[in-house]
Amino acid sequence: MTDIKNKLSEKGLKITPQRMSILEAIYSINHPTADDIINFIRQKHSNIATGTVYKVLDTFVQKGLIKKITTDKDVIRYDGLLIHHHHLHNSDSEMIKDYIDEELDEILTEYFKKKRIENFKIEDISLQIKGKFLK
Amino acid sequence: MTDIKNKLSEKGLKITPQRMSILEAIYSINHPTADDIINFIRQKHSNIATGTVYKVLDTFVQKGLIKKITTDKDVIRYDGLLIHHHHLHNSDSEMIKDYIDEELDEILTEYFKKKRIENFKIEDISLQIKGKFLK
DNA sequence: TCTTATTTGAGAATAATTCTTATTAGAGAA
DNA sequence: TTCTCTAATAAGAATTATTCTCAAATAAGA
Repeated sequence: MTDIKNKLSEKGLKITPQRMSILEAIYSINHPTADDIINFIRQKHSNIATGTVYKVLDTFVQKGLIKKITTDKDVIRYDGLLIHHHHLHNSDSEMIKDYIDEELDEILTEYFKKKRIENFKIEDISLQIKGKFLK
Repeated sequence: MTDIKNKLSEKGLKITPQRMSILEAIYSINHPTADDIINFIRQKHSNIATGTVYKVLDTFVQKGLIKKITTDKDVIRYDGLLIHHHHLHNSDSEMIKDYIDEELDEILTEYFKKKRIENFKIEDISLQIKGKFLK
């Protein structure tokens, strides 16, 4: 809780109950959509206006507190994991999992240090790895 | 033109004026949205119903004639380039460019041949390379 | 506590996409 | 070529996701 407050104030954002619930929801749900977040909050306690959720999410993205993820299957999802990572996309469901692989990041960095893309300055590389989860 | 007809019949799709215009539009416009396609077609000659465009695009994706691309900035775009490739996303505009790099694909394939991701069977890897186009 | 700029709520507005149903038109069969 | 049947399209209503507007509420520093 204090942790969440800290994250907000670190970014110079006013601490409000709405912002706290939204950030809490993002940390509790795996790659939620805006709608997932709204439901999560309404289930627990308070009501919240949809407009507020979208607005707050935008603010968070702007401030770098969270990231947007897009998939082939529409709807924007949000991700609170801040360290550099990639995503595993299930090819036949909406499921997404984070994939952290520093060795791979290293290889990519090396590769693009040697091989430049002409007229393009790379800022960030993220992999969408499509496949199937086995159980 | 015959080329377009061939692509359709190869996939077992009936040849209709609407399907031909839509496929032509995809080949003519760089990563168009559904709306781009509608405007392109309406500018030239015929009218077309929006529902038809969405339906035909779905069919094409299903048959593997085109692919969907998603970006942080909403709206689904379509891509008629069929060989394996990645995308360069301009970090401050909607611009997307295809990026073909077989050497890179090779490296990734090798890497994931050695290092398996547990409980996951990879089907396809695509990179979203975010950055800035220099001129 | 007071003040002020920011944030939020409520719901209307917009945009993108999907759905429904009647009509039309490919494409193979005759 | 003409016929037949199934698949495709048009038109616009419906749905869904997201944004906008503006008045009211509230966080946070003075």
